[in-house]
Amino acid sequence: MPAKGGRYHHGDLRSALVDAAIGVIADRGVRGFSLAEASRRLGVTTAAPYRHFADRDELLAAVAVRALSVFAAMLAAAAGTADTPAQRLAAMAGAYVRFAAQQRPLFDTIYSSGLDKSRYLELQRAWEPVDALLAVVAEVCDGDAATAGALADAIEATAHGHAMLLIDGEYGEGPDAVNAATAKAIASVRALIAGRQALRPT
Amino acid sequence: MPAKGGRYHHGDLRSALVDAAIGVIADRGVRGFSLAEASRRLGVTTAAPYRHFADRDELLAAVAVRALSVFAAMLAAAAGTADTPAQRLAAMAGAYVRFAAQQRPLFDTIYSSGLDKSRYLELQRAWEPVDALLAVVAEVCDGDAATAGALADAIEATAHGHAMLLIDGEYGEGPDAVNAATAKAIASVRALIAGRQALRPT
DNA sequence: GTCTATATCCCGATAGAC
DNA sequence: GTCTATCGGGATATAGAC
Repeated sequence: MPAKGGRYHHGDLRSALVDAAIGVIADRGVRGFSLAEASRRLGVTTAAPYRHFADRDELLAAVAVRALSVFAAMLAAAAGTADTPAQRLAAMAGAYVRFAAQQRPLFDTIYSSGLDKSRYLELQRAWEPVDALLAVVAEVCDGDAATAGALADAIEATAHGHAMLLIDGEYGEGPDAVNAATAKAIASVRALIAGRQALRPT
Repeated sequence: MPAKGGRYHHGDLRSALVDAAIGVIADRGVRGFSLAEASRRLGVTTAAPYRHFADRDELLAAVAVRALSVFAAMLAAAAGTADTPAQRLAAMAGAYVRFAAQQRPLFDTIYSSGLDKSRYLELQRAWEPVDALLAVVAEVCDGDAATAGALADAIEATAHGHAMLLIDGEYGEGPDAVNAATAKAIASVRALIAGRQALRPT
């Protein structure tokens, strides 16, 4: 919350920096993110962040952690609207694509920030809910653990691919493109489930 | 080809810069690429590249164009080893994953450089052989053009996703991980083809 | 916990000589 | 077609005052 002069002062700077960073990424892309610009937007000096983050990448990692929690919540919500495991998997793939479109700065931070994941334990842990959601549902859907793992990977892969094709503009622009990509991702998941015998390890 | 002093002089600087850029990207990632560093590695000044490229991004786009031609050649070669359309699609997906692993700087330049594709016509044209390969084979495999389009997208998506999971380290490291990811991508394609009735537009 | 000030470094890009 | 020289800008990070 800003204080006098419209500038930030003496609040939860750590959290405010994460918000500001998301704004910077929204405007300039992950590539154009800088700790200096995020500070500027809050009206604090570039020295202030170093009380809360060891370096630039640590702030970026904090953004990724928040992004993953939003992502996991969106996937879980989508899964909650469906009745069968197969429908849950399809709904999650659809939510995956919509997340990419509607929360693009968050999506880009997760997948295109170039962060060294092994350096940030909290970042690894933030992935767990996402992976767990897919894996558990896939297992319920298939029964066999080995095939379920392959099914979960295949679904994650196809959802990610459709999301990427969408933000790359290969489906066009605007809400129609988002709906088309979402439908394609859902259809692909149905096809993968229908043909999942082929996933069985040989 | 280098001249006296081991330094580059008076050859095909344009082409040499593309090579040098690939080396920089291999060492520092797309994110760490700079025109200055590429020049330094060739022993030319930072002013020299501007005779051949309008700006930094134009060199990066030239790298992407070369990367796409290597990529297309690899996919075409893989397709050539198979007898049926379905086998061709599976082989291409496998080649897609191996390309990501074996030519990572090229793969990253294609997919993670953050270039504005609409600004570079040659870059758009460089995509055509890749898209055409997938689309034509998918159509032969399926007959129906609309479903074939969805099938081509789904296959591209799943190949891309498995490639990404691989380079992200989720399948582990080393040749075993590459082989595992390749096998999973191939199996996914078989599953998509088997269940492709679900892709039919509703 | 934030500010002022500063050190250091690297980058993109241009002007003009050769 | 490349070099020398340079401008201008922005980034990370630290030291020390308040």
